[in-house]
Amino acid sequence: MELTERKLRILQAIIDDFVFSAEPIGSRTLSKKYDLGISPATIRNEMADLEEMGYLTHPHTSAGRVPSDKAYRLYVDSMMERRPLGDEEKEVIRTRLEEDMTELDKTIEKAAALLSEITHLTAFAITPREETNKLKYVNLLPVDEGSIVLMIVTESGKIKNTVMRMNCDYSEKKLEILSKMLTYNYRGKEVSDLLTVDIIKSIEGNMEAMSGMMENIMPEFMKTLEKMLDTELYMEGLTNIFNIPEYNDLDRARGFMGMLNKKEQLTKVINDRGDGIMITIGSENDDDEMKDCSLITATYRVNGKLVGKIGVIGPTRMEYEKVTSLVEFVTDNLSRTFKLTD
Amino acid sequence: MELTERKLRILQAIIDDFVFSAEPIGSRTLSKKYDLGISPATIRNEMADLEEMGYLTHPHTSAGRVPSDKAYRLYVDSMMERRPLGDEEKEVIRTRLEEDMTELDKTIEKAAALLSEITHLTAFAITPREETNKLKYVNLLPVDEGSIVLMIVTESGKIKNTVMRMNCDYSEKKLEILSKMLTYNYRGKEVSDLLTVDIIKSIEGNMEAMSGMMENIMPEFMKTLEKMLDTELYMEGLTNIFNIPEYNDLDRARGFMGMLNKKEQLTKVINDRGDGIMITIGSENDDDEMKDCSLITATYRVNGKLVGKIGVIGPTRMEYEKVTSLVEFVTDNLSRTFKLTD
DNA sequence: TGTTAGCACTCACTCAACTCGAGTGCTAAC
DNA sequence: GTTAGCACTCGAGTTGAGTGAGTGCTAACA
Repeated sequence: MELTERKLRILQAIIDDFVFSAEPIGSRTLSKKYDLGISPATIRNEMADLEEMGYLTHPHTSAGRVPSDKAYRLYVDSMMERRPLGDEEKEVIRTRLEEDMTELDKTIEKAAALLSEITHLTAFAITPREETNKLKYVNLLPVDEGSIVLMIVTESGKIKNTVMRMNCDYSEKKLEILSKMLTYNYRGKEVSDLLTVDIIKSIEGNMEAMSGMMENIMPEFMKTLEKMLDTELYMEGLTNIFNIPEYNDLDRARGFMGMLNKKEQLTKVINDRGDGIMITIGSENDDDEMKDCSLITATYRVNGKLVGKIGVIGPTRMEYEKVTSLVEFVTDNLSRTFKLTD
Repeated sequence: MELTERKLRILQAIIDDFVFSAEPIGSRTLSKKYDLGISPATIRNEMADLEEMGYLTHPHTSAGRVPSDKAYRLYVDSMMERRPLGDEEKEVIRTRLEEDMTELDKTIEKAAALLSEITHLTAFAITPREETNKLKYVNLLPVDEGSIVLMIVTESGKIKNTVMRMNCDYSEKKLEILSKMLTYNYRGKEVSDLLTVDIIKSIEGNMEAMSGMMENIMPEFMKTLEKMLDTELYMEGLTNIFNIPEYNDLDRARGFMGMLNKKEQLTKVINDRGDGIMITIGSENDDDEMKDCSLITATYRVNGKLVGKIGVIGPTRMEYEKVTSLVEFVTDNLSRTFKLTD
């Protein structure tokens, strides 16, 4: 059977209506509400065809029709047009994002908050894993008798630090020398490379005098390097689901929350997604718990290379057009912002 | 009317039962389940008295009785005994808390997670506001042309930093000198004091040569000092409420989540509470949205002086005895942990 | 005088029967 | 090919009887 122009018009009307109302819609109501120029009976015939083709389903015999995941996929792929956002909306987003951009993480968190606020869905963002970040400084500072601060700074300006205990002798001067030596040795090396090198060996030669301290410091140094690669998952608007009819059922709400609470798992799912705007609809998701959700993600860039993800999760019944445009706009803005500042 | 020994026994039985089952209990069931040695009729009379005295309420005429907030208050104040935790439970808590205590914040977050896990309620923790923290280092490091890192370290080893843009001339050497000067000037001063001083004035005299840079740096310096006083609110086990019969109603669940989502407000409520173990029951809470919750908080110490809060929030029907002992034990452990390491 | 048995009464809950209405599919006429 | 008509379906909402766990009151008992 072929998807005629008329079938498409009907399908579009059903999707529009369902996205708005969350209620199955019947032929009569459809013909009254939308100016399709054909009678309910004809619509019924077409609906039956569309159902046969897999674009519609039926919760039960005497209920109206509901678009299937396949229908949404068709809609997303070939029916919707990426309408640009309104100027006002754009302006709001731009100003909100640029309010205070000193901290990368905070800006990303804010972007997620913004997404959830505008879409009334749940939004998330993952900070980039800065694999190719190059080390710039290693700094050791005494705090009190018994503990010192170890700090690592990368070329991109990211900083990680730990307070660590020292059970050997040290002085501010010694620590300063050691800092300089470590910095001299590792500056310009990529963090992820450093993690694979037998670092103690590689350095032992030129600093035998310090080797007692080194043994103390190196484990923490490695740990801190690892932290450098940590990503952060921000999640905003979790409680929005209470306002979505799909989750008016406690069990489903619980399920949704439960899924989003498994942070590691979720991070993996999101990170495994392709670059650019990615839309997965309901059953297209690998994860069983997401089979009735849709996920829209996009990739933002920092300095044109490091990548993080940001996106939105909600019921399959979602304003794909609006949400997609929005996610895209926010991502572009983020990428632009991070190009200028870092 | 007087609270006789028998009335107390009956009240205790009602509380025990209700805490366990969340269902109102009637005289007959009570006499069958608990060995009180009196008939349902007598219990009924006593219940009527207890209700008159305000310790019990009635959801409707033909339902059983339910303890009132006043009853819980009585129970907490004079009926419950602080039973120490089991050795095994203690052991679990100790090991879990001591697993990795390099970072104060992480340990505190873990403590909250532990509380929520054991109580099956929602737990939270606030990191201490380190008012009297004394500044130890100011450090300025160049990152690339156009931006530098500003870092402040306190005596307690806490570190805050920002990447900032510099639109004036600078070199690594100059920054090093400036760092040393700032450190020399402010070392040992309390962070909160520094925030009130007109810092630019106070320093201008001795570093006129650097004044161009200073103007650039000072606003960020102040901002970073302020960040030093930020506290963090951790919240764990939010989804536990789905398993509590009291919140089997979507509206109430939404209300609960909504309340806990207002982080600033919640932080204030918690911080305003007294020191030591504090229990507020239902209507005793000032906040309207908490009128049907109970809150148990305790204060932990870092180095014996800085204070943070940790606690649990749940329905008024709560195992006060168990939860209180637990919160107390966890707090004591935290305080002990932080005394040794920092 | 405190305790208990008995009894009438209350009221949320459950469940089946019923109605209502928005929907369908099919058929026959246009 | 389109439409009107009609019988049919089925979930949602309503009603009403029955059930049972509860109450308060009264009168008898130890």
